[in-house]
Amino acid sequence: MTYSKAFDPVFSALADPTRRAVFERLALAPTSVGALAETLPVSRPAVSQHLKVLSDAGLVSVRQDGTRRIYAIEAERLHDLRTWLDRMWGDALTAFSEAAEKDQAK
Amino acid sequence: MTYSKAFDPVFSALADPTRRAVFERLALAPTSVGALAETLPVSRPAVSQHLKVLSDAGLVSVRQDGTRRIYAIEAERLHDLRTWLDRMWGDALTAFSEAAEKDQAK
DNA sequence: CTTTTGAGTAAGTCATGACTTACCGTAAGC
DNA sequence: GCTTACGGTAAGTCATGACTTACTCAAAAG
Repeated sequence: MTYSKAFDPVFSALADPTRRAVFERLALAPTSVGALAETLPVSRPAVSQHLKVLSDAGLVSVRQDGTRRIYAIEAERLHDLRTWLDRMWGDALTAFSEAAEKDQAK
Repeated sequence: MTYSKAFDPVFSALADPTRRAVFERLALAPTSVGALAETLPVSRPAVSQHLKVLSDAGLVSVRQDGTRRIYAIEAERLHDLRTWLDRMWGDALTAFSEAAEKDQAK
């Protein structure tokens, strides 16, 4: 029923504007923590914390490269999100057409 | 550039589990405030407040019906969300294929 | 016109979470 | 072996926001 509970970390991760900026930046190219922090109005530790949240939500993955850690988008979660959206869309359309039928029946 | 700023109210609205439950319920059928509150573990005023957030985000609309107010999903915002998702998806794919090309070049 | 039903608003509480600075660990470079 | 670069972690602050109860308002019913 409410199997959207699994999406909880995903939605709450994407809710924060800074975090969504990080995510959108990673969609363009895998990037190191320091490089991300340079272009954002927050400190490097803040970026680290955001990346942890995104990582826990399964939205990004890490790869070690020397002393750097390169973060990248995890496409699978994006796909999950689209599935949820499609379900909402389908449900809404069904509800609309059922309402239309009732109107017809009058 | 960071035109995702417009999505801020949408994502933060969907971040709350209770609010997402309300939204998913509305996707199945337009519903009154009281009917929503009955099936949720929170008070009716809480539902009212959630509906205000969803409404401000453009995710739902209201229709008056006697003393009741019937809330329904606003499909347009759903479509906007999908557009954002598709862009993320496209960006990520491009980034991946570019990375692959660089690997080839080695 | 009063009563009842349905719902938004006010005000206050309490938890969460987005930051900061300070510190600690680890991999490369000399 | 030190030192430097890069990042994660700890601890504390401050704002936001998800609730609650109490109230106010509006529409229909009697």
